[in-house]
Amino acid sequence: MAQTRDFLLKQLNERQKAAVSAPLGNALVVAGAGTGKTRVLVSRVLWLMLVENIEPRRILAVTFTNKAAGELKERLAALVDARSAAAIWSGTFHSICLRLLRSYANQIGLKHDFTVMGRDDQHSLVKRLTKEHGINLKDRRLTEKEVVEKISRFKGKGQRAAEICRQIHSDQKEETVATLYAAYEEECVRQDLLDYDELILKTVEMLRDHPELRELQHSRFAEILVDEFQDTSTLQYELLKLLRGPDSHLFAVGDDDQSIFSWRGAAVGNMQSFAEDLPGVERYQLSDNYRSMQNILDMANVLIEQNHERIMRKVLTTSRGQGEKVQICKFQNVSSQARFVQGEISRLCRDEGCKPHEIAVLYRNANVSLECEKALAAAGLNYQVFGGQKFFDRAEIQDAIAYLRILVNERDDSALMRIINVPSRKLGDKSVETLRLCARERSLSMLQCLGVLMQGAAERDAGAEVKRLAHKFDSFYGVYLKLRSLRDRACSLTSLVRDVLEQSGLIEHYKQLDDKNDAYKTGNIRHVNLQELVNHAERFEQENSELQAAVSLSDTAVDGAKPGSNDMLTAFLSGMTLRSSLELNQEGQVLTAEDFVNLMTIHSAKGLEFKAVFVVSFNDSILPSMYATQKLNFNLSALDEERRLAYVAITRAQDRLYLCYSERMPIYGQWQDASPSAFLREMIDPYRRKPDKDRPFVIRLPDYE
DNA sequence: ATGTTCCTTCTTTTT
DNA sequence: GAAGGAACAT
Repeated sequence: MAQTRDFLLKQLNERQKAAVSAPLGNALVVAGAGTGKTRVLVSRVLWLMLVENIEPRRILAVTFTNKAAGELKERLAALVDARSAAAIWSGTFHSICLRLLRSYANQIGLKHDFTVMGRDDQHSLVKRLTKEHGINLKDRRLTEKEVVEKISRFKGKGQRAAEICRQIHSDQKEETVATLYAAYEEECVRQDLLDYDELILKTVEMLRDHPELRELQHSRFAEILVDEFQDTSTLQYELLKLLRGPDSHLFAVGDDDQSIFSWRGAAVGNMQSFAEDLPGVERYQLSDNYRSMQNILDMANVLIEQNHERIMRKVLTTSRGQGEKVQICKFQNVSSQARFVQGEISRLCRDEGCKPHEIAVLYRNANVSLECEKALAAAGLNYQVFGGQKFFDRAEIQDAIAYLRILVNERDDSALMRIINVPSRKLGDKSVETLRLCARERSLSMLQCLGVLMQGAAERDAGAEVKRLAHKFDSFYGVYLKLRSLRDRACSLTSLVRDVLEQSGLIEHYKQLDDKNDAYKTGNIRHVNLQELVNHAERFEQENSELQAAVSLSDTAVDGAKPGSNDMLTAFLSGMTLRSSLELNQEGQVLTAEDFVNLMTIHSAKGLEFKAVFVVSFNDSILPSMYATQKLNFNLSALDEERRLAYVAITRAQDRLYLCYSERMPIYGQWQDASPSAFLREMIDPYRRKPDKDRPFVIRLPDYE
């Protein structure tokens, strides 16, 4: 025991040791960027298992992405046996809630084959409801997106539509949102659809209202660890408190300076509440940085110092040395910026022994990546893009998913409406609307109603009206029946997905579109993307059969879930909706170990590190965003968050950091003058009077222009 | 029902 | 400068 103990602590510094070997109890670890947060987390899990003798299946680790959960397990598997590593409950809030909800669905009046809906579905649902209620959003100065966001905010605070409706006071805008929220909620229940926030909210309500289920979790989870605690929402925090029993503990790791998701409901205040809400919270703070050279940290420290709402001030230091100076580079336009980035990357790889995958180009908005992509492609450098539009968000993939969804959940009207006329079956809004109303009258789903209709039309005494309507849907219903029998006969997920794509006519449909739009030139060939989906299914199936074997051995206590072939499809569908943008690049391929330069948004670079980092388009109205600058009069917190975002970008760099901005950029398709980010000035100003050699940066005018 | 053309309106960031 | 909507033609 003393040996394992020493082994675990050997490679840690004093502060890390203290956190890892903390006595069982509630703990808050404030860990600055690059201070070995992941190492502490992994070591703590090992500590719990090996020193405190806690069964792996009684440990719950909540991570920010599924990828992080995977890495955690991977690192553990290398140090303990694979079975133990697999037994640990780890995943995002969403995936953990999904797992709990599927287990207890029938006990809380939820169909066990409910569908998880993504952003796309939320939008089209709101759009449809708006029309149905005869609401003109423009009149009320609202957008669809705003409505979706507001609903999400309400749910993120645990507020149901009924509560919101009660609260409104004659504000037209609020009233509209409340009406739509109520309709949205109703429709989701009808169709057994759960959006992202609903996964959390339902779980919270479940644990709150069902003491027996809550106590079951209390006895199951002895230790709960949370990564990126600063980015938890009030509701997620609520969930953690419900999951924690009187004898179990919460070990939260976070950094208030890296909170960059408040727009999606994250409440940094949770870090402060933590010590007040839970008994006997011990605090640990890490500020010894192992990632970056001191020059990089100096820039980061100076920048974050400007924030108004810091909770736990820390100054990052390293013993790695000063390192290269940070380069601040000015360009005439975005294409010369891109050419510089490309040229410098080539140079780093050629002369400095850098590997492409150790280099990242980071930006505030996904659309900025385009110029860089072009330049890298022209130079023949391999790169992969993360963030921005995800593979699974593409129209063709969503169509495919919709076909699969109606096979899992026949009440899923949203999915049905998406594909009932794709490929074209001569069904327009009118026929579909007739069907929808007909279904509503009989309180059936559209698909169920269609079944009844077809049966009715086949009878001898069927009316002409019924026959005519049924005839319109003949073609679709035939396809549906065929797909359904495929589902029942399918021997594997992969073959089912392949057959559904083929038999639905989707592949053929997109092949024709690709031909027509000369898609082969742009490289975005949609029927090929559909093929890629089949590959996904195959990988998913492989991974899951391994996983199932491992879990069924070690996690016998999980609550009577009966795996079947349909469950595989259900899991595949939810998995795709909950997949993080980091796990797949934009082509839908899994992260490769091959040598690709990484292009990503700063948000998706969270938690990662690279030898060399280029922050591009570090301009005013980009970073900080125009949105945040405009809000400046009302609150400084929007600007603070932008500053944290810049801070996160800077602290990704280990050895080299380039901060690039352009003097002209295209806005609304027109070239306009652009100024450097105010944050650049904030970092430069404190060094105004210092001689060059004492500055952590150089201002450079690359000779590319 | 579907395809065309011309119009407006936007732009964060993601599980 | 793209994407989605309205208006019109087929």
